[in-house]
Amino acid sequence: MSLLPQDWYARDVVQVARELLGMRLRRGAVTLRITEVEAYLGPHDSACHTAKGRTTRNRAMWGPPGHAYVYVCYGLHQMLNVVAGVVPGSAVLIRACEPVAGLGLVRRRRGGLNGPALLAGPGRVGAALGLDTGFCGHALFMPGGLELLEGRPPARVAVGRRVGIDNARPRDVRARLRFADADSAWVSHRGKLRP
DNA sequence: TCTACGATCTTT
DNA sequence: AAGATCGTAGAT
Repeated sequence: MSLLPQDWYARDVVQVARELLGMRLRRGAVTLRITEVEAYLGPHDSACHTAKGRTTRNRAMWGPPGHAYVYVCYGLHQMLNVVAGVVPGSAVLIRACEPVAGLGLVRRRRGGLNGPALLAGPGRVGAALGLDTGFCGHALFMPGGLELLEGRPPARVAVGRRVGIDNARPRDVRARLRFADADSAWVSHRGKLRP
């Protein structure tokens, strides 16, 4: 119910990133509310995977908006991005969520842990949803599989630099392109965020 | 083939 | 502060 339509994603990627806060991700019994995101602006953004051109890995990122881009980081973490924006090759990284439904299954996937350690951090989001690169190119606006649904936006949004991109150009490192629900505990690196 | 590295997480 | 852990990408 209340799937976001594909054209919702085909707007300024920073705007889409901010509005993804509060929206819901559902796969099977697990539903999560998005609490933290980062915008990646496309080929001109040196922190963005498409800055180095087209590769087999980033193929989905060049495709139409509203699809998932999933890649493996450090050999083990499945990172979920939402392809979005008007510039080809831009996307939004989902960095953290809070649980809405299926918390028991998420805890089982994560070895019985509890609290923000379950869902604060992009690798943890991928693990909670049981994602892998097979979801690359998956349509998030269609029923079935992984779905992106409407939700309640946060009352206050905190802003900061993107995490883990220190080898990008200084101006891209400094850009304030990380957004989070300022009132949620389910957020990574909270200390580096400002209202 | 071979090598180096990575939008991270866990443990020390 | 450092180790885990392996798919990708670029070089050969």
